[in-house]
Formats: sequence, structure tokens, C-alpha cells
Amino acid sequence: MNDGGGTKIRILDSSEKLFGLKGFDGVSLRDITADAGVNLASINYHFQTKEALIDAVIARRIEPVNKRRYEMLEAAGPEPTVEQILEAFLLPAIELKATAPLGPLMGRVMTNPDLFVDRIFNVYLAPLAERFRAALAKALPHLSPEEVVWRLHFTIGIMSHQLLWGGIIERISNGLCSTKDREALIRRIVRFAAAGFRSNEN
Amino acid sequence: MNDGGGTKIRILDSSEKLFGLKGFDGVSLRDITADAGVNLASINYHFQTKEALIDAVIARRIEPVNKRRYEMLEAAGPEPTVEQILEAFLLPAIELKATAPLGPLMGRVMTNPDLFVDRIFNVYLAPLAERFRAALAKALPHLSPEEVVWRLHFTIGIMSHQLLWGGIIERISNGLCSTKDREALIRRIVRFAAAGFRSNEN
DNA sequence: GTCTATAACGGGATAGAC
DNA sequence: GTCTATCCCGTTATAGAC
Repeated sequence: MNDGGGTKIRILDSSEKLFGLKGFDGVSLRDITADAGVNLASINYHFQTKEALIDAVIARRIEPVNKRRYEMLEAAGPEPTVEQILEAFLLPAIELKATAPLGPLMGRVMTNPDLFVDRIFNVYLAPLAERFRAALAKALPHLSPEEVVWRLHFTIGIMSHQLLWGGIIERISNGLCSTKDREALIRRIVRFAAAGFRSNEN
Repeated sequence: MNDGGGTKIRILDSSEKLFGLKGFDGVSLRDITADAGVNLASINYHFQTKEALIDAVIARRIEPVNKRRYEMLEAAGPEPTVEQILEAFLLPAIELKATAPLGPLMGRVMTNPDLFVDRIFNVYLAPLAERFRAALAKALPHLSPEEVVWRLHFTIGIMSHQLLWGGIIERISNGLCSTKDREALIRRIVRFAAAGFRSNEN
């Protein structure tokens, strides 16, 4: 069944694809081994449990994405604009979705019942959100601290929805809108969110 | 076990609560009957299958919400402002979450793998989105048709995220932000999204 | 490291008495 | 309409040969 090369990687790749398409509860280990062309027991050998497999699948992608977010924010200098901050936050995630074989995995992570709150939120999202919140607060000194958090929360919502249902806009719009042009997509989101952040009242 | 009153309603109420908390795949029929204090077989008697139960749970809430959305849009007259349109779209859903015992059920619906695409999207969301898209296009004549759809898509993302993870902002902000004041919440979202919609470039 | 076989369990659904 | 008891299936996980 197995050609001998990279069983562990193949399990991760298939898991990523299927979890993205069907959700974590919606994919059995048998679905994964069938897609990957490996044996059922090999998952237990390499990852012990399904839960640990899920964590490994997520960590493999989210860590480089967050690293790139911090790098882009640093690269924008000590006084980044709202647009630069938002792009640093959004671009790495949107690009990943387009290039890796993950389907809407990241969106799935953001919208999964227990997983998100208990394991992802504290480890990956809370420190990230705090860093970007601070940058946005500095770039928007007239905005109340409370309102900065709210607007970041709204922006995260836009991102999650795009990661999860990016393709659906082609159906909503009867083909008028396309997600092919990633640069244009990111520009659109940044423009929309930046205008929201700059809105006057508190 | 059962006191004789309203078994069907109690099943719907418990299902709504638990599905909201744990997702559709994460809740078994046994979980529901335990919470509702009814017999396992009564679910099959009243709803035949789990899938039909899920549909019934959703329909019970989404239909009045959409009805109210259309009514609020009508009530705003023939030339509603962007803010009026957005409020008509957002308020009924946000209010429902706060008043019904459903937890984040509607958010769950919006982010569930198959359910959304195959059953909810065509029946409930597509006609609604088309009606509000047309209203927004009329209120924003300088915006390209394509951009209107994109920005509505972003707004739906904000709403879904709020419906699903509304409470998390209190943790992100260490208690600074609160979702208690629903009117203020709706105003915040409307203001943010309206500014995004009014952003100049196409 | 990889496989077969199977254990142990929980799931949805149903039969049939009351 | 409501209950008990049960069927049958798919699930995760593991034991043990190779």
C-alpha cells in the first residue's frame, strides 16, 4: 500500500485537506488513511491519537503564518500605518490558503467548537491579537482602547469568513466576483477594514 | 421521566442549546434526550432523523429572523441609507442570539461544513443576500457591482464571527469590552461596516 | 515502520409492549 | 405518545506478527 516515502507527511497532508473540507469531527481516521494511501495503524504509530494529529496539522501551518505576520509588522518600521498593520495580519493567512493544500483549514480552526477556545486561542491567537492591538492603538491614537479591540474583532471575523467560505462569493455573485487575484483580495479587505478603523465616533 | 408537557418543544430547545455549544457533530441524540429529560425514542418519533431535527431547529429561528430583516428594510422606506440597510440585516440576528436560548447556534449554522452549503445557503441566505445587495447597490451608486458583493461578504463575516464568538471579546480584552449592551454592539458593527462600504476606491 | 485483526465503545435508528 | 431493549454500524485505539 505504502510506497515507502514520507508516511508521516502524507498523513499530515491528507488530514489537512480533509479537515479543511469536512471539519475535524466530520473526518474519520479511516478517511485519512484511505486518502493518504497508508495503513490505519500508522496514524497511531506516528501521532498516537486523533487529537494529537489535529494539533500537529494545525501547528505545522499556523506557526509559520504567525512568524510571517510578526516579520511583516516589524518590516513596516516603528510607525506602521493602519494599512500596513492590517496587511501584516491578513496577508500571511490568505496567501497560505491559496498555496498550501489545506483548503479552508485555518477557517475551520477559527470556527471549531472546543478546539479553538481551549487550545488555539491561548497559544496562538491571544499573543498575536495583543501585539496587533497595540500596533493599531498606536496608529489610531484618537480611538478608545475599547473600540480598537472591537474593530480588531470585526477584522478577525472578516478573515475567518474569507478563509472558510472564500469560494462562496463566486456563487453569491453568479461569477461576478473571483478569488483568483489574491493581491486584489487582500487590498479589498485591507481597504474595507482600514476605513472601518478610521471611522470617527467612539 | 417526562412530565407530559411539550416533549417536542423541549427537544428543540435542548437541541438548540447543545448544538450551539458543541456543534452539530459534537452532540449526540443521547446528549439531547438527557438534557431535555425525554426518551431517546421520542426524537425519532417526532423528527424521524437527526438531520431532520437539525433542519427543524434551524428553521424555527432563521425564518422569523429573515422575516424581520425584510420588514425592517421595508420600514426604512424606498431610499434607505447604508446604515439602515446594515441595521436591518444585522439587528434581527444579533438580538435573537441575545434573547433565545440558542447560544451561538446561528454562528454554528454559518460555519458548518456541509450543512451550510447544501441546505442553508440556497434556501435562506442566497435570496436574502440578493435583496440586501440590491439595496446597498442602490444606496451606493458610485460603487462597482463587484465591490458591493465583496463588502457584503465581509459584513456577513463580521456577523458570523460575532454570532459564534461574541463572548470571546471579553477574554481578548481582559474584560474591557462587554457584549451586554446590544444596542451599542449593533451600532459599533453598523458604523464599522458602513465606513467600509463608503470607502472610495473600487 | 508497516501491516492484519480485533477489541471496546458510542453512535443513530427501530421493534414492539404499554 | 412514551417507554425498554436491542440491532447494527462506524469509530478510535491497540495487540501482535512481520
